[in-house]
Amino acid sequence: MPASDVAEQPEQPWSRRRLRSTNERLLLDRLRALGAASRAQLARETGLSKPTVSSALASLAAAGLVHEVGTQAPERGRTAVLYAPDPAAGYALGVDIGRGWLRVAVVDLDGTVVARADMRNRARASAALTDLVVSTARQVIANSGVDPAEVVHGVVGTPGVYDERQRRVRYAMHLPGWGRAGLVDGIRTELGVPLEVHNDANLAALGEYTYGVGAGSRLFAYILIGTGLGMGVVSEGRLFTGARGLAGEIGFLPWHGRQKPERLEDAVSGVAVVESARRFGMHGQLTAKAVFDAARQGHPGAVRAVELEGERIAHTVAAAAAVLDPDLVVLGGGVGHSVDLLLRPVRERLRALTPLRPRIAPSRLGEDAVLLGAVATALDTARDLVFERRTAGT
Amino acid sequence: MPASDVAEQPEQPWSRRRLRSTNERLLLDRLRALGAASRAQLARETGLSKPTVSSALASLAAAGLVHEVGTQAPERGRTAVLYAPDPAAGYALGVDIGRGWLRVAVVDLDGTVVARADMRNRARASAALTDLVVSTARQVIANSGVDPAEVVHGVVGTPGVYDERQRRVRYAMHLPGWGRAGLVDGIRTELGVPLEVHNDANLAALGEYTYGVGAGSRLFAYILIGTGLGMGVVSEGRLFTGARGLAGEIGFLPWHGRQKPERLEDAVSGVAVVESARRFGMHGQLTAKAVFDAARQGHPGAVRAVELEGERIAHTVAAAAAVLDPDLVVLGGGVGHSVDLLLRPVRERLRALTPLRPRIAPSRLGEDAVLLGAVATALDTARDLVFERRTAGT
DNA sequence: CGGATAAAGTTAAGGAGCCTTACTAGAGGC
DNA sequence: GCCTCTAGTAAGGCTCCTTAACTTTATCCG
Repeated sequence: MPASDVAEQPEQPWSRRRLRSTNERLLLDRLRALGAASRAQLARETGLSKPTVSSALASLAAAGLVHEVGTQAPERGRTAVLYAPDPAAGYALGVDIGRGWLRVAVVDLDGTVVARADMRNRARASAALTDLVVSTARQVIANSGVDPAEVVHGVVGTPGVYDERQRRVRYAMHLPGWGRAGLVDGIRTELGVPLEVHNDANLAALGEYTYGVGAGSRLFAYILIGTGLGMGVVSEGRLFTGARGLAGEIGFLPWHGRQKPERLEDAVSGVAVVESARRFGMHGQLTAKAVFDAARQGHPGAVRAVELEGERIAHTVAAAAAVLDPDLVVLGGGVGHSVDLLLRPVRERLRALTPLRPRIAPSRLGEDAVLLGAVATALDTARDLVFERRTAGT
Repeated sequence: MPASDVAEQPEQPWSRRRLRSTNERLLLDRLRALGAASRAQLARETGLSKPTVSSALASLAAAGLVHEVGTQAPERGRTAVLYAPDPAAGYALGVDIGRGWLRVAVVDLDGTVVARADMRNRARASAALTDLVVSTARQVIANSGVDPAEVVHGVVGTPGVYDERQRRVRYAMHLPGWGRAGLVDGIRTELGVPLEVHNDANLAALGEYTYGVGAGSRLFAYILIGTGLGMGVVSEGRLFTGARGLAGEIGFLPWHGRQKPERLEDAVSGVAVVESARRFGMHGQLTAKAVFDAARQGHPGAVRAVELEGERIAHTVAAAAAVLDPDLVVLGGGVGHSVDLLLRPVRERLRALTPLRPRIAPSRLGEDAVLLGAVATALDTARDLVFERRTAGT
């Protein structure tokens, strides 16, 4: 649910101005994909003529979006002048508001992190949380040395779903006070940066798709298992959000517990691991991590608890597989650290449950998935914005 | 899985020729949406100038894609000449291969059915089935009075999934012999019409989206319950197929039956209704329809069987809702006739299962959903093809 | 070392397609 | 009959792309 929705206008007339703009965009995208290229090379790759490439590139350079970055001698012939996108033409902000940690990063248009901070989130009220977010973000921007006005877009990841009309985050059970209306608007005005808010699992999926193990997947599901249970789906490179942004809320999948129907979230999340470990005879102050560690040592109760967790995850994967047909399912979140233990039971159980067995892999980005997803999303919009203002600015 | 995949080339240079083509396309699409319009009106709506509209429309008319259809006098001022797309510029073929029925229709570019046939499918072998399809399709084309060469595209709906590489339909358990390789190729060459093959539930979803109750939905799921169990998903107007075309194969959803884990398909489809009716005390030669009829008469065993079926459908809907977040779920297929009985138990059960409760509605198209979906899909491609060959033809 | 070759990039000419402006055509109101 | 208003056409100009020829600069090779 983007807070600043870019209205899609699918049917616009193609006047000459639009044509030029489209070709400049084509060249810029190509340059980003290649890193750096000469004008002759761009002409070959895009199918545009050499004069057109020269002139379009000149106007991109005048707008500050590209610049010369050196030369390259071909096998023989005149040395080529290489052009590359200017990473400093704009910056993007990524924020991950998690239950335990707040993470903020500023990236340039190349996607390179120029500043970052990870803070413990001890806020127990909405005011404290927004203050923490605003001050941390300001700090990070200051540390980056970037003019705040050059931070053209930001994306915030959080549990729950941002409701555009009510201007508040819904279903964010694990963040006290975070459901109040107007909080995001407050942060936005305090920072002076356009902000979107997205679900954390969705962003983690995008992060893992862009920078991690999901690259190139046609349909990719990221299952986030931690304090809660969520799933993000990336279809053909784009986030799949459903009708109201609630797609992937697999915590609500039907699940028949021991006594009564309950929510799958309560059966799969970290607490459930601890609970079943207790049931299998473990004692003391337990955390999910402790149970997994004990299982690694061979503690029989812990091993059984992990086994059970694996079966339940398999159930989750099977449901997602039957509905979505992903070619890759990535397990991340708190259990991400323990995927080595879970992979075998998950796969075994899956074999019994369904003939649809997508590839299953552990997260590569771990704790950074949400932040990197936020950054990737913000970057996308930031690139658009910087390109759009190109004409206005000159 | 389209058999003739239109390769997407997202990054093409926008030369002037492409620009003209895009504007002609824009005008044609607008005309289809409006039905008929004058050049001045088109200029106002598209933002193109009047001379441009005149010239583009003239070249569309020369290609036979549009023609004058009359005049309309405005409040005051000169009478306007109205243009409209020529429906006879091409035709599309839709085929629904079902277990009990084979349905074939030919439509013009307006989407009007110009000929149709519904035949009992008694084929028990692949040769008989392909023969039936080919002869029926030929017959329908002949009846339509259309030159077979003008049937530019066709879409076939069938249970299962067409595997492009193996050139055969997979997972089509209920059609004997239909899984053999090369059958579709045979039909294609016999008919001389380019054919795509799609899953029947997917097409039914598209049909219901295009002509039925799903119109305008952002994310729409069609659940087909009959001999088998399937689901089609339409997201933002486009079919959601998953990585390998298996999205919506909810027959494979995990389900814990009375003794052992089984496939949800066996618990929800028509046979399951009969089976539970038997368990609740009904006797004799039963069909799903008979059970529903008995329930309408108040037969207690039948009522309980229907109740149970409703609960299982609710389970299915809940799973789809948690993963996809649809704003509308349509129930169709064999049980479509009996949705009146099922809607209440489904909704009640759903309330207990999950807070995500999409709107649930019965199919409006009934038995025609698959055929109309095939027709709609074929029409889409046919319009593209006719537009593309516009230049080549002249 | 000088010419052949090859690639990068520029210049010049030409053309396609759109827009603006100015016009004609036709229909009603006063 | 004249004014006004809308539909549509004609002419000219502008933008931007392409082709083709040319310049520049590098390597290769005798």
